[in-house]
Amino acid sequence: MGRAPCCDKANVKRGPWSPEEDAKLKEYMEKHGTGGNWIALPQKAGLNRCGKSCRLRWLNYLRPNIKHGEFSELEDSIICALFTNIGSRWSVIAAQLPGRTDNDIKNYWNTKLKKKLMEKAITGGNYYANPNKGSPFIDGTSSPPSMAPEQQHNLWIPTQQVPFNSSSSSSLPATTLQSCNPYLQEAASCSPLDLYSSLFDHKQAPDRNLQGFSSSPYYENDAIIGGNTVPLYYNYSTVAVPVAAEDLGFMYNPTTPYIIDQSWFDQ
DNA sequence: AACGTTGCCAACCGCAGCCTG
DNA sequence: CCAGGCTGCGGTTGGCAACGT
Repeated sequence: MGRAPCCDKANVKRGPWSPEEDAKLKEYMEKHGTGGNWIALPQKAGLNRCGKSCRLRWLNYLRPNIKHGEFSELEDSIICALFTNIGSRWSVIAAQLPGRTDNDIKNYWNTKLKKKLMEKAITGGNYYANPNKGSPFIDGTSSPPSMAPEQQHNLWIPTQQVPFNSSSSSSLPATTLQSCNPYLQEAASCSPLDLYSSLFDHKQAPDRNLQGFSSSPYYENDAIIGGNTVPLYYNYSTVAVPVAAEDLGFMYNPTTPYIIDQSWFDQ
């Protein structure tokens, strides 16, 4: 026997909400709130709707301070950074963007942002480190800058080196993510392989020559790219950046967190 | 103008986890 | 401890609008 349905689907209205229904729900919510029970709410509010439908309508459209319309560059960056870290946990991502709903962000990611990043990664090649494009470092040199921790705080989103773990089932420790990302306030984990395949599907970017992830314990935080084992980076100001081995050699130092200026990626 | 395709987004569905009796 | 109910979440879908042929 399966789960009992939350409502009688045959006898409740479905599909788009009318202005009258919106007004009823809004008025009821403003006066009474959910009363802790979404299932009972439609009847009390005089709506012929499923409780889940009411909840969705309220959360995604009617509740106060919902922000609709274009996403800003900063919002783009935050979404990318968080998606990179925690994957498709839209509710967690939405919690970091006041006024945005998880549904909105999910739609935005699936229809626009993912495409935008893909285009940059594949056609522009601007999202991976390449010394020929100039310095990736904020001081304009070709080597990692030495930067005091207090200086690092001046950057709007810090870029830091965080180890990948090669196992798709494993997670990064929440403390690591929290300490690296000021926008992440709750415990989170991610699957690097999920992240990697979703953002940079190497079938669509064969020129990156990604061959897989190392299984060696010593190199468990690394990826095998172009036949070389190289470390992978999280970049909190844009996206995870798989870099070609030859590009990476000059910037890899396993003990130094690197700060990369956002503008470099936009060249 | 008609038709097909693509993009977008609101809404739905089913599952997992939490809560409560 | 367990079963059932409810909520929240993420994936998916349906329908409309815009665009292309």
